Amino acid sequence: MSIGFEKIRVRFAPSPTGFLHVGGARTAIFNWLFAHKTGGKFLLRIEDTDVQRSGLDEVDAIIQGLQWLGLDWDEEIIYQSQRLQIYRKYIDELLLSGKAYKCFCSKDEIERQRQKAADEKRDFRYRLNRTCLKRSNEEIVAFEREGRLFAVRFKLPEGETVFTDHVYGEIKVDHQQLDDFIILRSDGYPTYHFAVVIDDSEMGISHIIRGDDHLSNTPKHILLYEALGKQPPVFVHVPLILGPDKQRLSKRHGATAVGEYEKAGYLPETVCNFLSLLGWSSGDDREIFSREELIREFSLEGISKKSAVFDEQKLEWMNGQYIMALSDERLLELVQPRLIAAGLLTQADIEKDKERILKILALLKPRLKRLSEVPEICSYFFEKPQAYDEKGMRKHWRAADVEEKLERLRTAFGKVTDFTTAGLEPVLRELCEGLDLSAAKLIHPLRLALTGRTFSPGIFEVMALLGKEVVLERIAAAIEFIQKNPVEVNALT
RNA sequence: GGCGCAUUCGUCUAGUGGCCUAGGACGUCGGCCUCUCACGCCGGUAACACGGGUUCGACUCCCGUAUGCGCUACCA
Repeated sequence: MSIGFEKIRVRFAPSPTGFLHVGGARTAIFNWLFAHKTGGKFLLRIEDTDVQRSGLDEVDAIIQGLQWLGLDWDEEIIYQSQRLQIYRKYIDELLLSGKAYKCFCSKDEIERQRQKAADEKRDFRYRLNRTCLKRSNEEIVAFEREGRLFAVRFKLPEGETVFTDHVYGEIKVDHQQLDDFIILRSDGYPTYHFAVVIDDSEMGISHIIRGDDHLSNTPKHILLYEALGKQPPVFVHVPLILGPDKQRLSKRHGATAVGEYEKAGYLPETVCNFLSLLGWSSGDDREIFSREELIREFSLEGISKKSAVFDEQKLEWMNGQYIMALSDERLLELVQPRLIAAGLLTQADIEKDKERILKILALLKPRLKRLSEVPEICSYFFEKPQAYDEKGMRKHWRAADVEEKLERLRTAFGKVTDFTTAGLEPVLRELCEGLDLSAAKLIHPLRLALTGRTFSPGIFEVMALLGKEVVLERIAAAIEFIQKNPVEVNALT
């Protein structure tokens, strides 16, 4: 812990790009966990100094993502766009002390010089000429009188900056690598490097936990802290999240927004758990961590230096684990909107038929990876099969005596009064014995008739939940289908 | 290009000089369970980037090379 901060205060500071990126979410989780672990505060700050790219909707999307993940923040949300006067105050301070200076060079002019340098294979550094630092007072006053726009540059001191990152250890950077970077743009907005330092300082941030793409920027920030006579916080850079091709995770890798994972049927607990394990490890062999366990186990020491590839297969597995742990009631709550949207059920159906639906979900649970699979995987419980699986027909309905077998099943089931798993199974088994057939020989054709598919939960469970009437009906419908489409069935060899 | 950082199974990782014949998880492969699909269980496959040091002894420490990523903007 650093000297000078008695309270732990961390923040998540996204720029509003329209959605919460999984990388950002992971950073937010680490911050949140650290705050909860240490009894500190977790603050939220919106970095909306790029007016072109920022808007209220974009902010909403990020807030929604955080809420979905259950990452609540303390205190009011800070918007950088509302703090312009504060930045101005500090800019003036640096201007006055000569640690920064106004730059009247136009963007175009700078770009031209940068291009020229590139052509000559030189590095462009504004500080090599410091054109505007050399201007006379008269010149500057004249520029200002004619209303010429200016940016403010930080006057980079000579030497080197050495600091200790909590994850990466000692980092040393020679100021030769740096430039008189701009801290206030000509539109009056501060740049990221300036705003971040002012805000973290004003907000009393004790630990900056952020992506390691900022590791190289940190010397600039430290220089700014020093110029302002402020105490720098502890820096904790966390490795980036990569796509399967080891490139920085981006849209072309598929889903990168947490909202997309919500849509795809992942649970927030899964996403939190999974993301926590990307770039951090508790040191033991566990994979599944409840939120409380995560808080208990989390430590900055467990953060890795190596960037991690986002492995969606493991995410899926983990989500399956979480779904299995859900109560039937909870699963129904979660899945209800999807069932309704798919047109399988109405709100009223669900209320009326709740007991049965809960039993159906219980059967589905160990088979689920994502909530979005539910409507598709259980549709036959609520409507008759739309079609029969072709491969299934070829395999199970081709025998010449299929119709007869189905007919026998129908007759036998018709006599069953105890239409439960326990009541049905012996009936089918006895029929098999009488026919000298393995149970599978009847079960597969039957499953196809009842569900239209070659796979389902245990057939007796399915029958019990379908109910006698529906079972008899569907067997009859299958027989009729086979009779009407003998060619089709037989031609499919 | 310059600078910074990283480098253990395909992937996430454990490992902080001898406990490593390198452990776990996902995936994959094989098997069991079984009416199918899952679940579950059992087992297999698979890694210390490379080259030099240091040391009695290196996955662990140092140097170099390679590769990857990041920064190098009036984006954040």
